[in-house]
Order: sequence, then structure tokens, then C-alpha cells
Amino acid sequence: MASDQTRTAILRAAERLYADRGFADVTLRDIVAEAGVNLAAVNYHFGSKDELITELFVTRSIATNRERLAELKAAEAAGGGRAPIDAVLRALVAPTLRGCFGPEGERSDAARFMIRASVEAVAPIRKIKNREVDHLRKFAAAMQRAMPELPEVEIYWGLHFALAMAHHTIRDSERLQKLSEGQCDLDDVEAIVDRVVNAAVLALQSGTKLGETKARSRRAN
Amino acid sequence: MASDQTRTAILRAAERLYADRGFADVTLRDIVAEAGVNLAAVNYHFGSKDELITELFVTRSIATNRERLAELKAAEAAGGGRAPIDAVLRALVAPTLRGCFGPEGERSDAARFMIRASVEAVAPIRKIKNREVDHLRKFAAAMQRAMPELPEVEIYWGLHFALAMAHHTIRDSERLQKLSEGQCDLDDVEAIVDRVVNAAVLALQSGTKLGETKARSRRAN
DNA sequence: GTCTATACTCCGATAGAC
DNA sequence: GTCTATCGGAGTATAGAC
Repeated sequence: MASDQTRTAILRAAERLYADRGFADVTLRDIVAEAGVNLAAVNYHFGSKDELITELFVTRSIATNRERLAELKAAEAAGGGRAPIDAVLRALVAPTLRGCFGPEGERSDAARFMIRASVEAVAPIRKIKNREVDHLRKFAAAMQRAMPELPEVEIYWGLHFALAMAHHTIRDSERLQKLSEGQCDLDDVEAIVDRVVNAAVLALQSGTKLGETKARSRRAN
Repeated sequence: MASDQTRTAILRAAERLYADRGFADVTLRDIVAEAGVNLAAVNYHFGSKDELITELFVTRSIATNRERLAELKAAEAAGGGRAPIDAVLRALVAPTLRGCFGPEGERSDAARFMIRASVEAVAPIRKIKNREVDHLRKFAAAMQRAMPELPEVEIYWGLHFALAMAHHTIRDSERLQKLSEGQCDLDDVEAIVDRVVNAAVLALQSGTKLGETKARSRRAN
């Protein structure tokens, strides 16, 4: 059981240091010093630095995905197997956003770690995100139930754009703050969620009107 | 003038190798071998690996920003100092998207390098992107001229979401392909541009209707 | 001014003793 | 399971040749 203590100590120290200083600035030697364990223990317990990062990210990712699905199930149950489109999109983006935003001082190591994971996009984390497709398919299906008349391809674009706005808000919140000179309030998580959901719902319906805008744009040139 | 040859050889080799294999897998020793120059030449001409990457990215970035501004000026000139909102947003996202997409086989080293820069988000490139605020402010101003009745804060959110959709489409095109099983066509650049612009225009107007959607969502829960 | 050879520091990984 | 010692390879710094 001393094994588990060492393992856990490494995980906690790594999460905190990565959250504080980012992936690029933290070495395994920093982590083991913080955890009070030996350097070789990392490779013994995790195999490699990348696999340590993978385990940290997967753990948090699974928790977020669980929340997402729970919200989706609840919304669909309330609607008798079919949730309105904004509720589906809310279930998709809200858990991620809630996990990252909120009053800056109160952010947990886990929250700040996930922000770093979005911003720095290190190799092991990119690999995992590319395997998220199966999970996303469940939301695509729910979106189709919500809008059965919409062409399937529009569903995928809409889902894609919804994630785009959510993740980009996490990743580039600093630039948005600077650009707006503080006018965009990033401390009110629920307001951000409303904003993203709202924009995503409209974006979802925009694909079917592509001909009109194209014509208007061409006329302007 | 031998100086310029060495410098240029390093830049070309670096851009090509980074485009082919990504930042994480390419070392300075790979680059100097490809360029046929000595290892120390990199530090002599650029100072550090990060500054080499910075120079590559800044060069391409300036070119893209020039295209963006040219399109914006043209659109505003055609409208007598005021362009329609979709033309402004098109000027913002089209040059970036055109530079990255198109038939996969025909992509230049520069295009593939910029895709890598978006996907891997390495430190020196993140720093530059955070300094792009001044450039974006010109588009915020043009957006305000196009929609003078819209609250300023909505302009910033709209600009933010437009960039979100454009960049996320570049960054996660692979996942979108997999999710849609090839239904989302990423070879037709202009269609992607139309789609992003269209969604961004609608997203821009969504912020003012926040109260309504919130009420609808709450009712659904 | 340019370029080269070489050495230095630090990283992640591993073999083997305990 | 844990630790020591060490490895190859990374980016960097510098002395000196041209």
C-alpha cells in the first residue's frame, strides 16, 4: 500500500505544479521533489512522463463526460426522451465551462490543470481528445432527436461550432479580456454558458441558409 | 551574402520539417542536417530555437494580417466607408482559412506549418497570438461601424466567437471528419468560409436575446 | 562577420543493487 | 517497490578558424 501513497503523491504534485506553471516549465525532477519521492518512481508507476499526463487528463475528462451525459439524460427524461436543442447543447458545454471558470481565486488544481491542458495542447492530451468521438456521437444523436428535420451534416457542423466557442473561450479568455478591456465578464460562468449555448443554437440553423449569405457577400464585393 | 544563404536555408528547412512532422518531433539537429549547415548557426542567426519558430510564424502571420486588412479596406471602400457585417467577418476569417485548407495534396509548407502552429500551440507562438490584440481592434471598429446599434460588448463576443469557429475548424478538422464520417466537406475552402461567416453573423446577434433563451432553458430543467 | 568544433547543462529513461 | 547511478539526446554557450 506504500505503492498507492507514492502513486497518489506523484499525481497530486504533478497536477498542482502543471496547474501553477504549465507543462513546459515543469520537469519530472520538479514533480518528484514536490512529492517527496524518487525520480525513478515516476517511470515505475506510470511508464513515462506522457503517460502520467495522460492519466491526469483522463481522470478529469471522465468526470466531465459523466456530468455531460447526466445532464443530457436528465434533460431528455424531462422531455419524454427528447430534449430541446438548447438543453442538449447546454449539457455538452456547461460541465466543461463550469469546470474551468468561476472566481479566479477559487479555482481548484484540477480546474487550472484542465485550462492548461486546453491552452498548451501537449501531445498526450491531443491524442486523447481525438478519441472522444464516440462520446460526442451521443450528443449528435440527441441533437438529431431535437431537430429531426435538420440535415445530418448540419448537426455535425453545429456540434463542432458549439465546442469551438466553448473551448476557445477557455483557451483565449486572456485575449478576450484584453481586447474588450474587461467589458466581457468571465467571472459569471452561467452567463458564459448561456452565451455559448445561445450562439451555438443560432449557428446550428445557419448552415441551411448558406445560399442567401453567399449571394449577399458577393454583391458587397 | 553567404549569411543570407545560411539563414534562408535554416528557415526553409525548419518550415518544411515542422510542417511535415510537427514541432515536438523535430530537433535543431534535424533542421541543420536538412539545411546542410552547422548546429551553432541557428543560435548565431536566431538566438534560440524559440526565436527561430517565432520568426517563421511572424512572417506568415504578417502576410495573413495584410490580406485581412486589404479585404476589409476593399469591402469598406465599396460601401462608402462602411461594409456589411458579413463582409467584415469574412475579411477576418477568410485569409486564415484559405491559407490552411484546400486540396490536401497541394498545401504548401507554409500552409501546413500554420496548421501545426494552430494544433500544437507551442510557447513562442502563443506569445505572439496574445499580442495580436491591436490588429483585432481594427476589426472590432469595423464591426461597430457595420452595426452601430449593437452594444460594444456584443461586438467583442462576436469577434471572439468568429475566431473560435475559424481556428477550431483548422485545429480539429480531423475530429470533425471522423465524427461526421466524411460528410463535412473540408476540401471546399469557400464553403467553409461561408459557413463560418454565416454562423458568426448569427452568433453576433445572439447576445442581445440572452434573457429569452435562459428562460426557455430553465423551464426545460 | 560567418561559421565550425566542441563542451556544457539539463531532461526523460533505464539497468541493476537493495 | 524503491533508490542510485548512468545513459543518450536535447538546447545552448563559447573559443577560435576563416
